[in-house]
Amino acid sequence: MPELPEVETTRRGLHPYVDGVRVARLLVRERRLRYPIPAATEAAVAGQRIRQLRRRAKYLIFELEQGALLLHLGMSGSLRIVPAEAPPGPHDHLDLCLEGGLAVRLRDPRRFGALVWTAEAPEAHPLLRHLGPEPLDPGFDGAHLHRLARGRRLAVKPFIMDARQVVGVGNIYANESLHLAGIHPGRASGRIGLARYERLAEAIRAVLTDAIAQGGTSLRDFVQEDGRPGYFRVSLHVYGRGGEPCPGCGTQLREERIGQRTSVYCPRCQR
DNA sequence: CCGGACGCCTGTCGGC
DNA sequence: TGCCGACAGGCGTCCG
Repeated sequence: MPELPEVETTRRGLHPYVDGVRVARLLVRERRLRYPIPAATEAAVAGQRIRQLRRRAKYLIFELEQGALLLHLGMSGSLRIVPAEAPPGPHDHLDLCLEGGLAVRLRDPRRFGALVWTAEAPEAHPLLRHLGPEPLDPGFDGAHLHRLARGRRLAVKPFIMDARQVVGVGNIYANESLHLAGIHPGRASGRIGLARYERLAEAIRAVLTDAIAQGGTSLRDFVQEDGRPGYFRVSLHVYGRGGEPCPGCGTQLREERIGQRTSVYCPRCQR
């Protein structure tokens, strides 16, 4: 499911329940997620206090006294706070049971999500080590994108969705950002000037900030971390709107596969 | 290094 | 109505 705004929304909803709280135990019902969960994981986390819940890219990081748990929601994962004794539903693959009787419960029908315990500093873990800057941090700007794109023929849309350039831009917000910046998703990333990259970086920031402010876009299987289904569909201007008029100029939005992902854009506004 | 393709899973939706 | 293929918010890996 989730792109950065959904993960950040989840973190914000969850952290009051977990920061400073001790893990009673980890209950794994299904080990076959993106990476099979080693049997040693339960023992590694049991009894440890959670220092704080952080986010890096689309990973949630439960910082423990010893090491950390990295949790990724994949395409269909969601977290909820539940009473530990509440009977699990389908695809409720694991509970991080907390002292006091609550549990963080992961539901993930497609099992593309991941739970990884690491003894080392989280940022040094292979999954996080090569990640680019956070789009909402000061280290991210148009000059950064422009520099990394130099000489490359890769289309700009898959370029900004590559976490080595900038993290947290998934398919939905890549489409939205490019529309806002007036850039054609299929344009070669190396053939875009600095000024337009400044505009794109600003668009990415604006789109993500807006989505976080609205509590994360809710599509099919996004469930708010407190268990309420998120109905409210955030204002998406192009994603899922192929054939509809462009909100800027009225031209029919075009839908096309670029880099193996569905892309929607306005052939008039985006060049 | 680069770019493209593939696979991991289940659920849903549209077309026949 | 039922079946079947296409597709879905991600991302690590492999191949040329």
